[in-house]
Amino acid sequence: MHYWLFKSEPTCFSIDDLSRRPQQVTCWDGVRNYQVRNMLRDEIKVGDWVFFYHSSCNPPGIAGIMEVIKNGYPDHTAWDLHSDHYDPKSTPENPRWYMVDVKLVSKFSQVITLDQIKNHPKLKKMLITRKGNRLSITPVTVEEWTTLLALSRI
DNA sequence: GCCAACGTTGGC
DNA sequence: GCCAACGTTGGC
Repeated sequence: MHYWLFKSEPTCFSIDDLSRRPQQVTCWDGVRNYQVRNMLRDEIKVGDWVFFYHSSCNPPGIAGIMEVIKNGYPDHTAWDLHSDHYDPKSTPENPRWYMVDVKLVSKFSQVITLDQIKNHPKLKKMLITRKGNRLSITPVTVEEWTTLLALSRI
């Protein structure tokens, strides 16, 4: 059992978009970074818990919780010519990119803002607070998870 | 819209 | 395999 944080720009895909999906499920496609690909393929497993983080918006922060419901499998948008994430170097025979499926568990009544996270003694070391951190998926520790859950109920 | 950070690309 | 140039991310 592991904990993660997935970033998404809400103008692209928000937690409300997820809540409107059938079964409130989506495949987390479009990752085109090797470090993150490796996490999706090898480390992120069914039953893991995920924070849904809104980036490049005002305010950036954690909007809710998801659960992983399908282990890593090839990201088929990579071989879709019409996809924004098309990558000719990935093929069905030799897939380069992976994704998992996630399901919405809950949306927080209020976003836990990046500012709150940066100012919280137990959270200020989270990878998300580091300037220049460009990984769209990062691991979260148990302590960070429980601290954030408590904050979400305030 | 600026710009720092950093991953990727490609020439050598 | 080095490293400069380039592109992208994402907070501000």
